[in-house]
Amino acid sequence: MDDQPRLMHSSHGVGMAGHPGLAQHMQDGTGGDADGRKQDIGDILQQIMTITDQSLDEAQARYKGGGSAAAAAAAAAAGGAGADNSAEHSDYRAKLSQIRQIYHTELEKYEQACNEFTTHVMNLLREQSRTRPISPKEIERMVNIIHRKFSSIQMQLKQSTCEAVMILRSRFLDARRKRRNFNKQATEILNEYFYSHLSNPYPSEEAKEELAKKCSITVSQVSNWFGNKRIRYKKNIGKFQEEANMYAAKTAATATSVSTHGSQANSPSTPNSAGSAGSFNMNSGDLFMSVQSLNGDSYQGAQVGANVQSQVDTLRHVISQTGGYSESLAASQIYSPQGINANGGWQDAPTPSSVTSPTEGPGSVHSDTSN
DNA sequence: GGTGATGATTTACG
DNA sequence: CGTAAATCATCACC
Repeated sequence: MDDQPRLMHSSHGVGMAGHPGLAQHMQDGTGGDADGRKQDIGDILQQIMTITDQSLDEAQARYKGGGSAAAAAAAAAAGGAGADNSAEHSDYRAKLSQIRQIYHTELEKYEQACNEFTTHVMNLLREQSRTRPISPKEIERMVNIIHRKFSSIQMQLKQSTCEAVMILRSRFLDARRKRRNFNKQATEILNEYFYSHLSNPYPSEEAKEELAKKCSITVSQVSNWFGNKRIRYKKNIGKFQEEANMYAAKTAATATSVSTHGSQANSPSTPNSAGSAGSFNMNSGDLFMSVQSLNGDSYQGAQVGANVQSQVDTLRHVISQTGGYSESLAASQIYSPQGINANGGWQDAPTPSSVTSPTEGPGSVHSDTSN
């Protein structure tokens, strides 16, 4: 019930207070303007603001699924990977160019109006010069005044446009305001990395960049993701078991498929997750828990542990058989929760970047068989 | 509309 | 500076 520090999203109207007495500016020189519509810079502002406002709603509506056809089309046009990112981007750019167009149109109009008005005044002066002597200096002065008025108006317009653009930008850039989930593929990649580095889920800067590139997200988003993931995983390991198993199995499957070595019939070779993970899970769902227990917690079922150990060993075996592939999959170790110590908190890595390594030979897998 | 999942931000620590 | 932890704000699903 305390007051909370509330500061961030408060601002909506960044400045924009705007257009003070423009109408006056316009009028005081003219009296009877030829154009009739030009004194409404406020109108334009309104228009611009409307656009920026719309952009928010549209952006939201866009992802509600309703009119996703357009979004999908845009995404498709943008091409596969960075699809949603660039869809958003194109939307942003559309708004931007819309604003710019309005600005240019209006600017042009004002210029034209300025010219027209100037000639108009000149004509008037010329007429008056019949009845009254009018010095050229006076004419010049008049013209100057007019030009100054118009240019100040144009400045105003410019400023308003700038503000509008800034608002637009801040809205589109404030990711928290319109957070969107990463796409399936990105999540998959991240999870894969996370679970295959579960003993030390701290990607180096390079790894982050790589992941970011693969997932079409930024490095800081990768950092955020890992931060969230670590904390949430640690907080409730049980909840993530299924997922962990799944990705472990998937990694294993990938490994086996890479090996093209079909001799072992008993490994969960169905590549595509669900089925294999399901059956595997059923057999060892809480068995993994036991393995976990072995490492840190109250350990309750030795035989079960042994049982699962054999399973794991099989997997490890299969994997280590395929030990040649070093590329992007790197050292894909099987799901091994032992990095986490009882207090919570991963045993940190000595140096964040030099960690790449449990490339132990097929024999020396860190088997925790404490017996 | 309620609710859990999830990405982002803030705060605090070493 | 990079993280952990708490928290916020939005999404996605019912």
